[in-house]
Amino acid sequence: MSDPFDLSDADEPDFAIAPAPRAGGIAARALAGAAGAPRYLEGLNAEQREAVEAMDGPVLVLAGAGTGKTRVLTTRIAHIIATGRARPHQILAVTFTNKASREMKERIGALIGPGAEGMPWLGTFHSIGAKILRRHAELVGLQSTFTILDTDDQIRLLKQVLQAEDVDDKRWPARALAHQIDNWKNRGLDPTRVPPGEAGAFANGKGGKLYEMYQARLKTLNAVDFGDLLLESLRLMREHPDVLTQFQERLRYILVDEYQDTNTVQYLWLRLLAQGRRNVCCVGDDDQSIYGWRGAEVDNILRFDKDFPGAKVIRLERNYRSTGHILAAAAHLISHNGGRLGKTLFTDGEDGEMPTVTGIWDSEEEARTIGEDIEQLQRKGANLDEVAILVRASFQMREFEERFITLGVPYRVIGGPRFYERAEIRDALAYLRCIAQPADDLAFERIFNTPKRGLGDATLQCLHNYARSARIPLMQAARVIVETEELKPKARGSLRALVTDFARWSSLVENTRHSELAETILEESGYTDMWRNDRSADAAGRLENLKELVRSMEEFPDLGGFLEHISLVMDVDSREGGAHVSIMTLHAAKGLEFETVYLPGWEEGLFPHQRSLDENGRAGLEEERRLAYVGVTRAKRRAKIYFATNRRIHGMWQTTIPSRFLDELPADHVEVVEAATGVSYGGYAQSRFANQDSYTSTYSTPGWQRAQQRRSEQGASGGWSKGPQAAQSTQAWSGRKAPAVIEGELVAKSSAASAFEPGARVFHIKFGNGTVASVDGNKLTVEFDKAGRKMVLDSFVQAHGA
DNA sequence: CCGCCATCCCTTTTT
DNA sequence: GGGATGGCGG
Repeated sequence: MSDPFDLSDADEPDFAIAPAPRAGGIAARALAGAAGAPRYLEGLNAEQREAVEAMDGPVLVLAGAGTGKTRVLTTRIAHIIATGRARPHQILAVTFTNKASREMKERIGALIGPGAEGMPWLGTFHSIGAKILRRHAELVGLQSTFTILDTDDQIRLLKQVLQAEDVDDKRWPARALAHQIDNWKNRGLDPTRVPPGEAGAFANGKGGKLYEMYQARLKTLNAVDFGDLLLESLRLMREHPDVLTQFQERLRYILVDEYQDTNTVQYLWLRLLAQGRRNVCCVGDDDQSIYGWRGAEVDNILRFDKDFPGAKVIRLERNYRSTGHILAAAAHLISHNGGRLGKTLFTDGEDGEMPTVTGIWDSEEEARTIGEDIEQLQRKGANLDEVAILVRASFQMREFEERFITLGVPYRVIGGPRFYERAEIRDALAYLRCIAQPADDLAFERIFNTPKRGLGDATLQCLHNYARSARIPLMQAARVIVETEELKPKARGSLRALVTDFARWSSLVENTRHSELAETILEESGYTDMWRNDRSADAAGRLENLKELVRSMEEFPDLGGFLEHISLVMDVDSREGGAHVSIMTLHAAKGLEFETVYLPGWEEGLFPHQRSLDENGRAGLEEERRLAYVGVTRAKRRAKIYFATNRRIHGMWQTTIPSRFLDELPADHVEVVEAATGVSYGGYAQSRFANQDSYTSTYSTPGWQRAQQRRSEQGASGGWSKGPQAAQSTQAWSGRKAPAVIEGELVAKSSAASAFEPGARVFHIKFGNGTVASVDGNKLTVEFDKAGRKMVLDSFVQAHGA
């Protein structure tokens, strides 16, 4: 593990790698292949090999799903090292996630031996940004011990800023400002560069000022947020050409994973570094760009050869993951997107099973059907680790979890709450932060009355006032104030105790192992006792987590290294405990693969998600389609798609229509399956794909609306949608905004009171007959004869006998 | 200072 | 429907 506080000059050779020059172990071993071709090149196909061996100048590798992207990246690094073009510490390799960089590190290790340990510049954008920043912190007004704030701290800080500016944080929530600032940072805009129009958009023209104040506060706290790791390191390199040159010279080769996901700062940052030697190799797939909503610019990859003239573009299209039918289905689906760089995956493998599409009655039946299907796989001896359910939105997960619990199918939800986001972990870390970085007011505030020590708002206010006027951190202010008459005796006493505790703990730093110190602090502060005395059910688990935290500290050389790891790298990847079905979002599934993939919820409004369409129109639709593509291409052997006719959304049952993406699948590579569980409801199976070829991919601007309309026209003549009751998903999902689409015609939705009155007899497609109990606008509470009391939208019931 | 109730929102999410 | 949050009352 590299030490973030190691500020030694990196020009010194860093040698985890064997001291014997490269002629030694690595190169010799690597070059030991038969005909002089290094062994690590064996087994690469022609394109992969070209991508590995194209050494000089910019290279763009367009690597489709499952075409060996990581292999190319890692082999390329091995090749650079083996041919002596650069040493491990002269290669910059950036990824987006820790998982990706860990995997890359491991695989390089497997290729070239332990030399990969000596790759200090392999990591996420953020961790490398942090590293650059720590080395030259003073040039941007920080100390090298700066704290990295997470989203939570960021929001608390923004709340203070909003308060200071007297902004109504009801009307202008801190969260929204945090988003806005992130958005600016993603686009490489520091406060001076924000376009005036945008700066004025928040809080009646205060947006820009608030941003500026926030940045100033960060500096006094000696802290940065995630966005700053890139934006500030970019500024650093821009404003200090000597530093930039140093990095450009040192980092001889640059490799970038998932280039389609880079946002503007990342792009600018890379371009700056790459301008030196222009030995930059970006790997990505425009068809898998699914992070537009958090600032990723597909344009970066589409524009690569303009940014780097003379770039070599290599396409990897041979897929090693999926069977023929799956690839054909995915390819046809994605072909409906415009503006692609264009790749068509192929395989020499077998056609395999066709992906299936199954329509079922509602989301409960969806969970039941999939659950049974999995049990059947299990009986046939399938490995549950090779089974995944990929959903569009996390609320879909619950139904599966519940089902799996009753069935006793072991499952794991990927992307749940993280270890370090738990309150007890954050509290413990706050104590440590107070020691490591005395200017960290946010940490101080967090623990100042945790556990309860009778210090309230009044005391904090007083501390703040003093700290602000004296321009000192809260901790220091506290030290001064306890010597005065400012506070009531009781508060003064508690605060004094806290201050002296901290003084004692700080004096221990030098001579105590940091894990031991942490234990002492948690004990002596009363923090662990607080949980011991807690009667609630999860208290024991929290104590367990604290122990785990202390244990994990032992892996780090010092407190600083540990805190860096926690804020940038730490995730809980508990793989133990036998085989599990994975449940995760489509986003989380990128980069993974499974034998069998279940894709539930392919309905208009959910997938493609209405909000995506509303907010980003055609671009939004295309990103959704890429998400569908990512989903299908996760499957090695079996892809099973489902759509439900009814789904509960915000607690109310809504009728939905099948996703347009279903119509975009190729009829001769997809099998339509009738749901096992009875309920016959219409002839979609026979008329399916009837309109397959009537699809034209030319949407005019409010594209999705037109498409929506066309869909309903299609519906009338077959296609996926069925009876007239099926058409209201647009309304269901977008709430008030969009007009309701009723089979073939647009009907203005009246927000006026419902036509129904209490006591009226009504019929609902899912619940049957019932009596209206009460009316609230267009929401009805109905006492159904069979199904009991439910809340439904009035447009989903018919007057009885009508 | 704590705990209860009204209110609001509800896609995706890494670092 | 449900969870998070914030205000208010004890």
